[in-house]
Amino acid sequence: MKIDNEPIYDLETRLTQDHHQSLRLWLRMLSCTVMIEAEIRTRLRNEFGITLPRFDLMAQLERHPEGLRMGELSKRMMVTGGNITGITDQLEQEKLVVRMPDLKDRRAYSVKLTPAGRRAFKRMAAVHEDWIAEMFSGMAAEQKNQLFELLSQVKTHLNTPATALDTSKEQDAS
Amino acid sequence: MKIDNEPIYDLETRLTQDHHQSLRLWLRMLSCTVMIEAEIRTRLRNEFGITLPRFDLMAQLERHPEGLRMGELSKRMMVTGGNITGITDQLEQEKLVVRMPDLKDRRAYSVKLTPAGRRAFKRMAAVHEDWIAEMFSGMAAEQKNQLFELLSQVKTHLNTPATALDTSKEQDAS
DNA sequence: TATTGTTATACTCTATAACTATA
DNA sequence: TATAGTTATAGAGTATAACAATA
Repeated sequence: MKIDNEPIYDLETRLTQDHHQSLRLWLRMLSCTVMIEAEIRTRLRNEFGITLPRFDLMAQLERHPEGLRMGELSKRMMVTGGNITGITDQLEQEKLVVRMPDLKDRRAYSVKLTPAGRRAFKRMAAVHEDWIAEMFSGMAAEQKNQLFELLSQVKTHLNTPATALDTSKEQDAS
Repeated sequence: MKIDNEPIYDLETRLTQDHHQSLRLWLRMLSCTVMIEAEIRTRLRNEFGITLPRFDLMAQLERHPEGLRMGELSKRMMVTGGNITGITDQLEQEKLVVRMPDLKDRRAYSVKLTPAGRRAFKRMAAVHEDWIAEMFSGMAAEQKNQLFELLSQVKTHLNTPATALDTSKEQDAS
């Protein structure tokens, strides 16, 4: 048992170690996602002429057939309102989504996938799923499960201002 | 023991399940990093007036005091050469990095942090580390370790065209 | 007054392709 | 010929702030 008086030093050391551990973890997480994201972004553009944000917006709507308001999309995608307007404009121009007026609040819209948008999304999503499966094919199923569970904890316990407001926890992982 | 003949069906089922598992994993990974990234991006901009790509470029250079060539930065950051030129231009204008001519190959440069750039990066990195530690403070150290290890495996076993060329495996996790 | 969504603006990132200089 | 890096260009994403319409 330790009797000399270095409790503060020890505490600081542990603190610093924890800081480093978290940073290492984050950098590794980031480099993994950047690698995958870069590949997916390129393929989505080359094969479907679509960008990741647009694909994401459609994915959000696919999970919410009843439609989502602009503000909700903004929160879920973590970008400001003006951007959602822009992305929605483009998708609407391509007839993939529609703005449905909200009957109860005339300031608001409900954005929905059109039938064509839903078809297009399903087609892209299937191919997208194959790409992902191929990329992760080097890992054992058991490890993927573990990783999934740990990431769920990250998502639950993450300390950010955003998580407080964020409602996107309900659904992902289709 | 199963004796009726559904091996193909079973295989397909397992395949589909694996596809779904991988997709679920990827979506969870993505939503975690997007949340953290959005927060970090905002804070870096507000507190230091810097963007994530610029911060990343400086981080690469900090790990390579001998300097990196434009092409290497391009590979490591997974963006095309023209972009590296642009980002480097801006950082050079702010006197944070310099292009040192390569004595052996007069087409090439070695990009390095200036002393001021190194100081600025260290200051930002320290604060950045605190942010990250704070965000991950809800998770136990043991879980962070597990997660780190699993992500290392992702990085190693990832099946993408990029990983073949990618040299960024040597270093991250300062 | 507060909220929903849009508009206007400025900046950055990104990819592509043509280009210069050097190897 | 091939390679290292730049330039030119076009298209998107992003944040901020001012704004209109509605609650």
